[in-house]
Amino acid sequence: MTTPDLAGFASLLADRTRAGFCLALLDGRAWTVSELARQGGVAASTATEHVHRLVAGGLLVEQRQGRHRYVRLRDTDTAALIEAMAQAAPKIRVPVRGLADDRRGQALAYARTCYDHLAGALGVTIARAMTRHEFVTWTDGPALTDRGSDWLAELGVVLPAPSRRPPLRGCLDWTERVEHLGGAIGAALCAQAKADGWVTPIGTGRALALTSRGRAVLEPWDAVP
Amino acid sequence: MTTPDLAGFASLLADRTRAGFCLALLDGRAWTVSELARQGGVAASTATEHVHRLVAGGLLVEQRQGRHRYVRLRDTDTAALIEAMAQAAPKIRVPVRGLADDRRGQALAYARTCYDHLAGALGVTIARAMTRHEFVTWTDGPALTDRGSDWLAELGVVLPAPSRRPPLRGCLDWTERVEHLGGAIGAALCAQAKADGWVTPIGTGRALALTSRGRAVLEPWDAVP
DNA sequence: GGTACGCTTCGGCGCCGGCCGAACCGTCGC
DNA sequence: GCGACGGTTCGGCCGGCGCCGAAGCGTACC
Repeated sequence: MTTPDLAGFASLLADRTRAGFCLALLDGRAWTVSELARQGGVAASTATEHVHRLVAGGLLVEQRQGRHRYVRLRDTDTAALIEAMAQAAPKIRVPVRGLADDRRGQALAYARTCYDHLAGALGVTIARAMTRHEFVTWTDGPALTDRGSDWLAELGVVLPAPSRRPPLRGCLDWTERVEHLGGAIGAALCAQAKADGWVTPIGTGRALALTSRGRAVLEPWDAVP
Repeated sequence: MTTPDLAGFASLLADRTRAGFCLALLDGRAWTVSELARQGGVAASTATEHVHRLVAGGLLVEQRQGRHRYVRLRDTDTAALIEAMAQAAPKIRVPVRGLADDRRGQALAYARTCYDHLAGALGVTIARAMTRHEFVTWTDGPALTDRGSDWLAELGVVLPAPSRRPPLRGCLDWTERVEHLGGAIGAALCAQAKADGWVTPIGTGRALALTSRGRAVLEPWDAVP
């Protein structure tokens, strides 16, 4: 009889350190082994072993470059699955090991990315503003209205071509506990936010700070936290 | 800093036996501890401990009835998450421990349920037939056509009232490796299949056998395997 | 009441896996 | 060539956890 190796798959994420790696990698960037080691507060040798297991398990893909080895999440489906699991998991307080600086950066950030779209306080506020202005309707999941489409165009967001990926996806935010907007359009909005300097990265994590330019763009729509 | 206890959650499913319990429970039924113990090939005491962990972790809910203790998956969201994880997990062959009878029953079954809708060979064949007859379209996910709605009514399927649950959901079958139909409508179809005697349960698992009545109903639509 | 049975608790065993430091390898820069 | 550094391999330690059987508890049935 054939059965999915659910236990083996779950084992990949059943370790505090490996889970931490995957949550960090939800920012969609490629991290080096030593960055992950520092972030997780473990020795480089330990991080190496964990990364090996995650790659072997198909959760991560690697990309070697000189003496560096970058790893990232396999694809958006993988990221979505990890997010869904993180949502399902109850929240607990964990003692912080490792870099205080990065942590402080994250804690003070106005926003963060969630794989490839905006999340955190900013992501949630934008989602709420778009709902209030009827740029998005929520019958049967989030959908962009014509007014919403115009608004995005006005902001310079390039709408994605139709693809297998759902254009707009509600994504329960595990720090804010409310929904923000993912999907292809969410990613396009985030891309524009970065490209046009509405936000700027803080540290090496997925933390972002809202810039004055971002504030100027979004404030007319009450879309700043 | 607050972080989701992803590792703790994943640990629940990171054990072969517990994962097996959850996959068995995907049939949506409530199982007793001893049924699960037999299914998983472990002692009752071991099964008790596993069930405790799964209940404490919020994956299962229990329902005591006399000297029996029934457990079932918490809700459809939980079931969907487990299914998604099972899809993501690579398939492997596992040696069979435990009851040969149940296994044989499952192996020969024409169909099985997948949480609360039809899956296996029958589920897949019905989904294909509905597609062929244009009862379902697949642009941007599965959607019921007017003709599909008429067809279901003709079969006596009571369409569900709109709810938070998506009416129709494509669900990749982990034994057949193709899609079958879940969601509220998929569940309604399955309910009618059971109520009207198209299928009959085999053993204590989620295995089903197609009845002659079921064959008579579905054959005109080429919807039998 | 007595017996059967489903379930639970407990003690003990064995193994798996996460951790580290030390040594080593390959790349980069001087 | 040589040192610095990112990454890897290896051996060893230790704790956690999954397993069992035995004993105990409560319900159901006669």
